[in-house]
Amino acid sequence: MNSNKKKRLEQAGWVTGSAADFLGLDDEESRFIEMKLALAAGVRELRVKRGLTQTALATRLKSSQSRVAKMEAGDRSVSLDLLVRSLLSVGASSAEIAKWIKRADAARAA
Amino acid sequence: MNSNKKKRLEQAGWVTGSAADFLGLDDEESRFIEMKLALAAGVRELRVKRGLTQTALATRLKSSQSRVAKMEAGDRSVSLDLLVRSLLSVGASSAEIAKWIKRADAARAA
DNA sequence: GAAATCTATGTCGATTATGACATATTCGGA
DNA sequence: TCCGAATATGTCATAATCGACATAGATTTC
Repeated sequence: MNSNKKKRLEQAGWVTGSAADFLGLDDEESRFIEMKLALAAGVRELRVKRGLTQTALATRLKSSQSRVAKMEAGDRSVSLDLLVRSLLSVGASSAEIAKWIKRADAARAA
Repeated sequence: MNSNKKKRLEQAGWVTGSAADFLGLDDEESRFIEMKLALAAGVRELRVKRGLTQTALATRLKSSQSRVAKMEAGDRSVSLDLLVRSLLSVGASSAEIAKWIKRADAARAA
């Protein structure tokens, strides 16, 4: 396939590469999940470090203890939004959040 | 207020500090929003760099052009989840995502 | 080892984000 | 300027996530 055609197809939204590109979708999904798990671990780590219970954090977030528990457990039903809000709520800096995100890749390499 | 009582109240979820602590919620919200805007800018930057149209990216995401447009416009209705999935989809590394998140703080400082 | 506190898990109605679609607007090349 | 492609904006039904609640299990404290 020539480069122009490839580019045109890609602009139309088609994946034109190898099987690895198809698997790429799964790979992206897996990276996304690892990222969420890393942030979930971060929430627990910082919450405990701050001496807060799940209930206390939940109140700060105007959420509930069960949601915090699910969050820390990496439950599928928990959004990235809530994870990041939680990290900000327990005092994480952007740099710390960034660090956990990078850590997600390390987990994948293992 | 003595330290023990303060700690007990905090574990129950009460904010015991100054007005700044109350404002802290707004501050966290503002940091969160800045973060989303920074990632939105990242999506556009990488998408254009890859020579993809909004429609092409939408197809990769199994989403729609209008949602990509809203995403890049920083629309309130767009989740962090979709932003991050988009960044992964246009080939952003975790390190790059982390960089944009840190950049959000710089925007706030300005 | 009982009581009290904390955490995990399941469920549910309400809320919010979603893709899809229609359509308006902007932009770039002939 | 005109035309087609790209992008922006509004709406909607559906799907995903939400807080709340009940309750089980784990952990700590006395």
